[in-house]
Amino acid sequence: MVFKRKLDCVSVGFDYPNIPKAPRSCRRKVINKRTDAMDLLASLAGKLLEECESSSSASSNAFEVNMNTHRKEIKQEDDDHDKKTCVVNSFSFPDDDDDGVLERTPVCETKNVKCEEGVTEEETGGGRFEQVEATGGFVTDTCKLEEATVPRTVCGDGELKSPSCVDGSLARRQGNHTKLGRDDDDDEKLYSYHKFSNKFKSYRSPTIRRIRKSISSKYWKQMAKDLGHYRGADAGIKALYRKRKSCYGYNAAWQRETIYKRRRSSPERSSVVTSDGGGISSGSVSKLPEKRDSVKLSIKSFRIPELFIEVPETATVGSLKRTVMEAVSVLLSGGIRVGVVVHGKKVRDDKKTLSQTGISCGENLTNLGFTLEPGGPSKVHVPLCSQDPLVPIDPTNLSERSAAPPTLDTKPPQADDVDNNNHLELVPYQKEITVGEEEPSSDTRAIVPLPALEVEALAVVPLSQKPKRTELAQRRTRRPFSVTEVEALVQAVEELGTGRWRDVKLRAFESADHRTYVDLKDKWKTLVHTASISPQQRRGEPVPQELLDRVLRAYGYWSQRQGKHQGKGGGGGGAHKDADMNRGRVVESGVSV
DNA sequence: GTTAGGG
DNA sequence: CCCTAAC
Repeated sequence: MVFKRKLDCVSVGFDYPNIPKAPRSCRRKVINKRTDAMDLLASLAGKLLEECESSSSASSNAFEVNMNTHRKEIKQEDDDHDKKTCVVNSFSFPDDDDDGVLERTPVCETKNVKCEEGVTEEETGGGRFEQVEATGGFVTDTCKLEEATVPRTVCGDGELKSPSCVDGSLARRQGNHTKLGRDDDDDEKLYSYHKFSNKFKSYRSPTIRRIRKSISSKYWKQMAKDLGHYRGADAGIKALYRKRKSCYGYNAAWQRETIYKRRRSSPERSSVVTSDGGGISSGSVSKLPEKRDSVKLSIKSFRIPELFIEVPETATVGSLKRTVMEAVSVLLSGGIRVGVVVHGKKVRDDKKTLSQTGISCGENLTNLGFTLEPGGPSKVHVPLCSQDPLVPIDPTNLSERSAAPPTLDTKPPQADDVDNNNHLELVPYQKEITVGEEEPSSDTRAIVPLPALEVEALAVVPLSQKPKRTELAQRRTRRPFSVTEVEALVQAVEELGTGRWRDVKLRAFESADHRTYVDLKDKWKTLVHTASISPQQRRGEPVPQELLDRVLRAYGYWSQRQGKHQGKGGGGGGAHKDADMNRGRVVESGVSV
């Protein structure tokens, strides 16, 4: 009886009592925290999926890129033709803004100070996937630093914190495409960097923004907290994604479609592979001319550590993507940490200065890398943030809806990662993530030294026995009711009432097998709502007012009847007594239309 | 399996 | 449209 009040203001020609719907309205509203967390993960997955699909629409999706371009970042088990087991050694967050729908960022190639003004990311392709850094086989998941494609935020050096950069303003970046490096005016320069440890001032850097867009803001907050640098929420992002519920929601689907269409219309789409540009040695990290011994870096993109994917060969590409997305989301959900790699070696001592470590303005920063690693302090904050529904408290439950939680691959790092079959058996499913347990989360330790154990990154094992969420439970495609259908529905409800949806279905939608009686009930619900709001607030294909009037009339009529008889359908043929719907309709229609 | 309602 | 409690 949601509309009762509203309907009071509408003359429907009938008096109807207020009939409280007792039992079912008393349902408890328990907020299932776990569900919330799942939703957020799903949201993340949905967003990431978007990006993934965007890339794929550019004819070279992330997978292909990784598969073909990089040193077997995805290896597949040859013998088993039933399943393809892939190892995703790394997975880059595409650096170019990929989601044109949300944000149209002009692509700026700072590498050559070439800024393609007005060129959208669609035209230049989405993700950029740089080559994997050969770091002696020790760190396989190195996050490459590259010349800044996205030099958005300057950290560390106050001098470069020009507002136009820090605030990430799109307009400003367009107008001043050399951005941060403006004062240096040298194409080989690297303009900025951001890193997680920078107190999240880089919250506003598009790179971060993109990630944040991928992650529900609440979750992001949590992750930021985990990293010890959370400093308040970004209400805007929050508002944006608060409602994103399911990665398979039709809204998401719609967006993906939109993106796809837009991309298809792009006249030319160059490959997203930019592995050459980043060259292994040519400087994934560059530096600006020294300014007071400061070091300026740009992290082009972060790689997600190795993931294990296993899907049936019969699975669709879409489901494969979703699986990857889920794996990624699960990975992120566990918290991540940043590692620093210099010359292929992890720097574990956080207290060392950069210059002591070899990260100095005089050094070639090509040898500097970052890693994203699993097992952030998530375990630590569980007791602290037990109120937060977003914390995946029990990884086991996580797997119900998503992929398995990150687990550690205890296999020692090998330079030869082609031989990956070992991995297949090697990934123990660990219920608990033990890494980081003894690493207390503290604000001063965003970058924590990693135990040797986790150097080889993690493996995620999507539970192949539970693909239901991805493959089977696809949401039905939305099929808006036509006016004709509405007409038929209204007609049927007028005759049968609002409590006999099965009969309505049988009578008016017998052959329309895509319309279930639940659909009809739902449609009626929305019709009543539509009829009770102002025409300006209505959306979709407009329903003739005449029909809406009939809706209200029938609604009022049947509400009244239900009230009188305290039960639906009471007294056969009751519909045609003193308050005959059809008679009433005829009379009213003459008046109202 | 249906119905009713919240999401 | 989905999900699910309550018939």
